[in-house]
Amino acid sequence: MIQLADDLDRDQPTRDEVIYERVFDAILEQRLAPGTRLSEDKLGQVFGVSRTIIRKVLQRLEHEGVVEIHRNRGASVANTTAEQARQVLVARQAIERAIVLSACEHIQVEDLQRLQLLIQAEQAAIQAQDRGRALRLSGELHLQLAEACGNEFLANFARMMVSRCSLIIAQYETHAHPLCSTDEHAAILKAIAEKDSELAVGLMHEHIQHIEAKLVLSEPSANQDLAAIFAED
Amino acid sequence: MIQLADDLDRDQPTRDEVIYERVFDAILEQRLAPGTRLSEDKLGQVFGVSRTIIRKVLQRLEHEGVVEIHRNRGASVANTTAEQARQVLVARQAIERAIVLSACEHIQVEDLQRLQLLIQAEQAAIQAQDRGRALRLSGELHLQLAEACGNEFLANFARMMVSRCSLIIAQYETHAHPLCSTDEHAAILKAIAEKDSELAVGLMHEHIQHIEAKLVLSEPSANQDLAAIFAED
DNA sequence: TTTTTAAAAATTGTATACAAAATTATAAAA
DNA sequence: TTTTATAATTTTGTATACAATTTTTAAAAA
Repeated sequence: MIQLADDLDRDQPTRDEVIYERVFDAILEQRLAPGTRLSEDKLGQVFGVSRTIIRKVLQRLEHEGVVEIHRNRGASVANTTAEQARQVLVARQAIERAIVLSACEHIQVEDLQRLQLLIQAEQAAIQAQDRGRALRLSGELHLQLAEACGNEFLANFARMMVSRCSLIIAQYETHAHPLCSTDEHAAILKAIAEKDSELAVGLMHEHIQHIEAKLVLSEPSANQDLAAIFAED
Repeated sequence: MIQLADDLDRDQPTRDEVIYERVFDAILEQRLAPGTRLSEDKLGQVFGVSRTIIRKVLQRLEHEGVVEIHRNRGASVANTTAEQARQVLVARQAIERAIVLSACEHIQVEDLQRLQLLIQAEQAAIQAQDRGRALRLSGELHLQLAEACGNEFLANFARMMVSRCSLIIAQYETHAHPLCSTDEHAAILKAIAEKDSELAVGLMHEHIQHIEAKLVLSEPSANQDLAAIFAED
């Protein structure tokens, strides 16, 4: 009997992996808004599995930071505070810097070509005014850049940061802003291709700063003074 | 009725949290060597709980990177390859840099005092030739520095990096080396206290490099040529 | 002996039953 | 009406039973 599996688990995805992806996507695409309760029973019925599998999925999502679990009170889509959002962006700056430095050393030509195609797809989404798709592709670009630099730990951190940032953008970005320009992505990629690490790091830093600048990082109104809000009545 | 719990889960630790800590400690203190199988049934019997709780603990440990789970084949203590070890150290450099920068901005006087006490405890462990305790305290120092800079995401990454590095040191450090000097820790803390971020970052970078220098990052003999090993027979 | 095949045992994967806790609804007292 | 207390409902936490898979063992064939 030939042992195909060997050491890798490269079989078809398991049910919990599929469900994880679907819930993850729903959260990042804002079909599940921050704060939404995620009942084990209901999710189990939706996906036709028992609570056992749902609990596994929710625990993983909690670890990735997109879901909050409170003891005996169940799970809900993470509701990031403004202070947490600032912290996430500091952490993301650190991770993206490391990724750019590593990419300048290790990126392959095929990776660069693949990333170029992603930028084109992002551009197309922007021209089609498809904000959701553009945001998703932007995240995918950062993620694939992380994976291309061949450091599974940096890539893992990048995944956590990108998903968390998507949630934050969903929660704090005012819709008055125009869609992200792909020029910045292209410039970063060009600098990496030319192995100009200093330039690439600087461009990436500015890029993340631009993302931050579009956010309105004040605490949501729930914590504000109710008396002041209803003063006009 | 007064609602004490409010929004925080600051009750006593749950059973799975206690078990998580105990297994985590056992791995970091090398009482469970890399590669050791972690049977759900046996662990459940050891701690007097059902497999349900053990599975939850193992999944969390997998997320933190100290345990590997292979589908239908169960969990074992993570066996880091030399290449992975190099990647971890690159990622850790990035995280520690961000922590030092953040600490220079946000650290409080009380935090500095607490960290000083930890350095003294580490020094005592070194003089007592208690290598395990010294290693543990060194990790704790890095962790508490991360927590003191008030960024929960950086602190979370730091926890993952410190635990993973402990595993790597257990696996790859030759015992010929003298125990870590606490001078480096003290110097870093001094630079942070004086808010000299450039110096602090540089010292931290060197510190991690020194840790790396003590490792023998060649692939373990299992992957080597058996014929060559037994050539003398 | 070595390899192949088949059966047995052990281990993990999942659903479910029941316990524990929290939430909601209802009724009694202020 | 508002508050408090109690009961009913819902939801999560855990153990367990059974299914699916892997590993081990034993036997048969090369």
